[in-house]
Amino acid sequence: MSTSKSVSSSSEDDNELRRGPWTLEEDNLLSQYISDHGEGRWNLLAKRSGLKRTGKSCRLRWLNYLKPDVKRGNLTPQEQLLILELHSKWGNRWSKIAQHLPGRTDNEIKNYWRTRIQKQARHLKIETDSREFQELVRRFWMPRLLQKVKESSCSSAMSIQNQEIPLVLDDGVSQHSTVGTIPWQGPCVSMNEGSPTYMDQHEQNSDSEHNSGSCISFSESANIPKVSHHFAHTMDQFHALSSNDFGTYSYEGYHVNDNAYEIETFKPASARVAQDVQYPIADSQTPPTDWLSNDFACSMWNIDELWQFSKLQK
DNA sequence: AAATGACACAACCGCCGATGA
DNA sequence: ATCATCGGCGGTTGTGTCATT
Repeated sequence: MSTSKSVSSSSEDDNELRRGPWTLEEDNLLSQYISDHGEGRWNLLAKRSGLKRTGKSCRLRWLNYLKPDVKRGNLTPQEQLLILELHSKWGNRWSKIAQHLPGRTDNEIKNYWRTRIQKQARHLKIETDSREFQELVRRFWMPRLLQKVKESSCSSAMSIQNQEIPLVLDDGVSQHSTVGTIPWQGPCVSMNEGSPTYMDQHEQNSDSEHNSGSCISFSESANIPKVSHHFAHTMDQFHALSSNDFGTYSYEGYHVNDNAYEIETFKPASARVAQDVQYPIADSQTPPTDWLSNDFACSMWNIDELWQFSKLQK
């Protein structure tokens, strides 16, 4: 990005297109033009608005930043969960995934995936499209996000743990899960902005045709989460993990700031938990005993824990 | 306090499909 | 049928910020 040149305001550059970061004046100009003339016809907009930008650049700036319904700030656990779930289903179809996260742009989701998720894969030296990684996401990350969801739910409402909720599997089979309330909506969680996206009937049909993986969607009539078998299994597994019968899980803080919903470093409270939930750690590969009590240094996952797991998957 | 590195994110690039002349 | 233009998408890069040494 040749910003030094692009930001030049010398007269000889007046006819050149600007590049690089947008200024407040440019933002105002673009916003004003769109409020007067509407979106679209970006090249025409670029010419008539007085902006020395390409139509593409104007479009991108508007859609990713200036548009009023663009949501700023950290992704909520619900949104992260949805991204993981939808990415496992659609891959790098960022715009399609973004359609299911109101206010989030494809660019933002793409950045999230690359900076947060691919980073973990790199540390583990596995590919994000590999089966091992899918398993890691399913068995480690998603349950933890569910825990975060539950925590945020329970902090905003009185404890409603272990409430039985109806689920509809994606093949139409009903099932009850006691994973605790999944606060996709309702008074438990203020999810006006992070609410799940309802799929229209056509899309649900389309999904069912192509969906070999999993999906979280919602029955419009009953407001019941519709999940895949594997996602239901994840939640059941999570319930097993969090059940008092097996002890509790503690979370060692990983705080960026109050609004950050980073996945916290995860630590089972007792070794028995790990056995009971059948963590895939064979005797010969049992990690050091302090793996349960260590202050894990990694940010999102306990890399050692995941590394063990990924080795077993290979 | 300065240098360095890592990180997050905004912005750009190239490609492709749709559309209209 | 062909070509030009446009919009959209996914991949990549540049830059500012923050943390660490």
